[in-house]
Amino acid sequence: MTSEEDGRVRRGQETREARRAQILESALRVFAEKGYHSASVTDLVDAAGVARGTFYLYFDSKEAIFLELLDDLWSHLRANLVGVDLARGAASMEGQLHAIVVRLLRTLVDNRRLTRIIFREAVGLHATVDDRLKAFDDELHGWVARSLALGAALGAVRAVDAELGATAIVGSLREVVYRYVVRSDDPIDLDAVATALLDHHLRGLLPRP
Amino acid sequence: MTSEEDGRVRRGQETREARRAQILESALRVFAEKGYHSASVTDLVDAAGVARGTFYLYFDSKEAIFLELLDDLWSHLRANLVGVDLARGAASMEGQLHAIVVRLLRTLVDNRRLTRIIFREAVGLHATVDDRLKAFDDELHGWVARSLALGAALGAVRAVDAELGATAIVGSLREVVYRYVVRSDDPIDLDAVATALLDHHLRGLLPRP
Amino acid sequence: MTSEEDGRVRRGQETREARRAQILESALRVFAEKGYHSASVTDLVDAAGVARGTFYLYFDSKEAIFLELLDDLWSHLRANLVGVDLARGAASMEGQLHAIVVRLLRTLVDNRRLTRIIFREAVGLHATVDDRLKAFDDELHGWVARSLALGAALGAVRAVDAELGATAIVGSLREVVYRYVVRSDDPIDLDAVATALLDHHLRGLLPRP
Amino acid sequence: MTSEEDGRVRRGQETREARRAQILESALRVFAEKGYHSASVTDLVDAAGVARGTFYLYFDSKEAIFLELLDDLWSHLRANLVGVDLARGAASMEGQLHAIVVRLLRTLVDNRRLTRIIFREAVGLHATVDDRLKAFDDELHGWVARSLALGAALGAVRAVDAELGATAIVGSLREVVYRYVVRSDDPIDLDAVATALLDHHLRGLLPRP
DNA sequence: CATGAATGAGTTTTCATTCAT
DNA sequence: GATGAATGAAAACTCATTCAT
Repeated sequence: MTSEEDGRVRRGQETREARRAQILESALRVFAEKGYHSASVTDLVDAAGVARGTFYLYFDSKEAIFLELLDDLWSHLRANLVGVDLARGAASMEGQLHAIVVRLLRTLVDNRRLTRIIFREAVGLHATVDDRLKAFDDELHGWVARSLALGAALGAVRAVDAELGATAIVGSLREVVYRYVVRSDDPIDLDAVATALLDHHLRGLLPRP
Repeated sequence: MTSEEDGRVRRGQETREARRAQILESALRVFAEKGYHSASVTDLVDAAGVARGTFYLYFDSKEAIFLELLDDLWSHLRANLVGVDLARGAASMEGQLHAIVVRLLRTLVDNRRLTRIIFREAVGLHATVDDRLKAFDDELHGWVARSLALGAALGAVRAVDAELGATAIVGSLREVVYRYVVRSDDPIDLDAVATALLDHHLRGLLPRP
Repeated sequence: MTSEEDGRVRRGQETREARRAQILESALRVFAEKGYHSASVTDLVDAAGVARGTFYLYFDSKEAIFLELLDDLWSHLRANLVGVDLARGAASMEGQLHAIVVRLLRTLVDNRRLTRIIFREAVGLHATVDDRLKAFDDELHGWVARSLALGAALGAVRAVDAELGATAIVGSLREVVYRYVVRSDDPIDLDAVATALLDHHLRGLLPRP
Repeated sequence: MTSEEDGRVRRGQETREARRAQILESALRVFAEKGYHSASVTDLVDAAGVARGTFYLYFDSKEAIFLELLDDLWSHLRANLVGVDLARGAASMEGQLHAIVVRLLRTLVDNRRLTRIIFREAVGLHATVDDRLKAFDDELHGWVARSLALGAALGAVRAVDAELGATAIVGSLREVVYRYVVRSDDPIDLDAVATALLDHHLRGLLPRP
């Protein structure tokens, strides 16, 4: 009887999860097509093929499901912010940075639709959404700034204004994502882009003597 | 009688222009305070001190007045995109770039409220707005890319991927604006920021041999 | 020009008032027929012959218009709670009480539909509504209790428990209203009812020696 | 096998009855706390610890269970409406009435939660509920009126308008319940209240000569 | 030209009830 | 009998836009 109950409960949870996933998946499609504001709950339930009430069985509100989509991408991205080990020397530093940039970009490419939504819709949307975007921006910015400061202390990079350096790097990353992931559908040579980007920031535009 | 009519017409136009300007001005205030979506037409007419109908006498829609505000900033920014004359030598090139960056930033600082609106609200608002933002982005990007290509041809800069270089530069500019103009209220040392930014992009982070 | 403006404003207010009255009037009809909960805003606007938005131009909410109807009856009833002047002697006291009871009942008869709504719907409806009903109940109760205490001090009535006496009197009044005004459509001989009610409370049921 | 079946049936019926009772009991709690309208079926099934569907296995609707709770109080109250035997003399009449009033009040005090629900929520809820309340009101009213008529015929009470007398008495009883049972949580001295109430109705407020 | 009352399609959300498992 | 996920009609309320005055 216990196992029977467990079975029922498990079966229930399985379908529950499936439904959630189904609604999330179709919501991603709807948001990507119409944008957050233009997408109505009616659009969401129509796309998911469920009744209005069912939607609210799984998500508290239109905002809630949007935040959930955001958080999905979030956790993926976060996992890529790992420290660079400078002990192994400058050459390897570039390699490590290269790997990080490639991973960040790949995550965004793999979640192209979501990335697009965020770039196109999530700005100035709602205090909650905005706060999370800012938080991630600050997290990335802070990580870069600390890395620069550390690198400068170790003599690996020039002693520049770490804040402005981080701003420039984060901004160029964002723009790369915007140009190569959000606005374009073309496949992207992540390796080449990361290499060129690092070269740009590390060696600058001026001809080296 | 002809002159009298002219006078009437002129007077009429002056009032019309004044009203337009007044409504635009107060709309800027309202949008800056509440954001595009949260600002209602009621807010706009209340702030302007005109009747609801009057508003529609001067602007086609809430969206239209927003676009007009955008265009204002537009023309200011465009004026700053002038070619760099490399004939005078590389040393002066950095100076010219410095001047351009300072002018761009100053325009945005001088129109801080509008800049904020654009960064916080204008993205993903409407196809028209998006298109204009894209257009400006492309214009700036294209100008930088062409300048890089030209510079490379002249030997002033390294022969890097001009597209990616432009992306990195435009992105860092955008982020500088976001961090120093949009998110912060502090006064900004434009000269120092422009110098550091150019130094970053021209010489890179690695210690020069 | 000033007079012209005044004229416009006055004309506007006149129609505004007329609209308000029209919506209130039809709302009274709807609430009387369907009850507060069963009456939807759709019912209200349909009955008033205005658009949904128009309703909210004049009233904040469905609750608000209901409270306004309540308050209307309120102020009428309140005006009838005047002190009894015992200085003129006991005989006149009964006459004064008689007049008060007749006036209270007449007000309720004159607003039969509203009275019905209150008796049938207003109990346990909403904290705000409930509070007002309680407040009026307490006001009436307090007035009767004070009058009894005063009468006892002057020797005009027996020294009974003023609280319980007031409870009995208010309750019988309420029931009279319920039986003769709310549940019945028959015309009511206010004078006779008031006389009998006072006789009941003043002299009791037991045969007088 | 027959006895086995009987046993199963009996066991089944016992469980059914127990389930019903359990759901009813918890529904009483829920309705008392939240009121009829604010209490959702979700609240009811949560409180009862059964599934939503199970609720509908035992009761047709949210309204049905409410009506059933009402009926419970009903039968209790009805049992207290017994004729007063005037043959034993007027002195004992007051005693009999006293006993009846005390019993009525005690029943309501013992079912305070249900009484509160009825007073606060049941009015104007639904035609069915209204009808039952009216029916009980009429029953009580009729019994009082007949008693008054009988008493008048026997010379035990003055020959007043029996209808109005009954209205006054029922109303004061109702108000006593409202003030001392519904609105207050204080313990109530039933004996004293009944005595004072009877004294009020029997002897009136005027000083006896 | 100016006004502001009126419009009504549109929004998000709730919840009593059903029915496949 | 028991379950609880699914339903969808219905609710209250908003607001950009229009148009008679």
